[in-house]
Amino acid sequence: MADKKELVHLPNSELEIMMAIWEAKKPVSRPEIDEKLSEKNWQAPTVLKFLSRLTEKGFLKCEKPEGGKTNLYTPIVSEEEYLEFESNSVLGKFCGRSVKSLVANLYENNTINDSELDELQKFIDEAKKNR
Amino acid sequence: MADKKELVHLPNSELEIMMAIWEAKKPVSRPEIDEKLSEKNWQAPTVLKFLSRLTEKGFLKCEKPEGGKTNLYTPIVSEEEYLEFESNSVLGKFCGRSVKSLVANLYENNTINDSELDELQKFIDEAKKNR
DNA sequence: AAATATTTTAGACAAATGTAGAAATATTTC
DNA sequence: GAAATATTTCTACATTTGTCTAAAATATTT
Repeated sequence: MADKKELVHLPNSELEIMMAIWEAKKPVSRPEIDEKLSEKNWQAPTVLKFLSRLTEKGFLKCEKPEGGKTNLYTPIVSEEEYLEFESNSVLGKFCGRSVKSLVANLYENNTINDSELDELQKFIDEAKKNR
Repeated sequence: MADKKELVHLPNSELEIMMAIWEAKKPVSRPEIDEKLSEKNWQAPTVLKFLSRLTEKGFLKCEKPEGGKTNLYTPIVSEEEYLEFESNSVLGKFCGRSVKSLVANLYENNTINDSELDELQKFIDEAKKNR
């Protein structure tokens, strides 16, 4: 793995932006992000501000491709890395205290589906085996 | 269930305070909270400020028992309620996107142990049955 | 009741967050 | 290439969060 980065907890809006970018799985432009998050009704400068803060915090790289018209943003911190970071923070403790309810809630509101439940199942089986 | 409360996302410090209070399972005083969170090295007024903000936000009730010396804080919002609220927010989406990794991380760093894994197991079995 | 210790209130203040108008730039279109 | 359009940068500003010092109020001990 690369250097240990000093990650910081992200505020909600910035996390939403990161999620949109991670989801894309390729460098994305501000207009593309705007689209993905259209329900948010954020003005362009608002989104750009979040993007620049994320860049300052070392979560994103921003570059305009030669001849390209818009800047493209690429994650420097992966979703997995950030998840691990948060797992060790207050958030992690909070989730840990009621994982079962958390998973139940997420299943109820369809944030996760059967296939995710299966993966989880597999992980648990594996963990139990090595117990 | 009681009225639907309009919950709000809590910043980290306030969440930590709430966690300490939920954990207590009984009304607690500021000094008791101080103790539970001693590693934080927060001054008394700092903790009291968080407590008063939580009270304003409707998460806590504060009262001095007749003849008592210190104020006691009682949760108005339960851990379950707040968890459900967050499950439907950005946080929920974030956790949902990689529940398996999340649980794996939490297990690795001992935030959850075998018994929690078992509960989870049980929930999944149940859910699958009704699939 | 004085002296001492503890708890709470009141401010204060810097840093972080959410949000966007206006200005500067770049791109497209006529 | 000037006008129209889109993107980015700058700047500003209100709110929220993290943290405390100083002061006031209470309680406890002598």
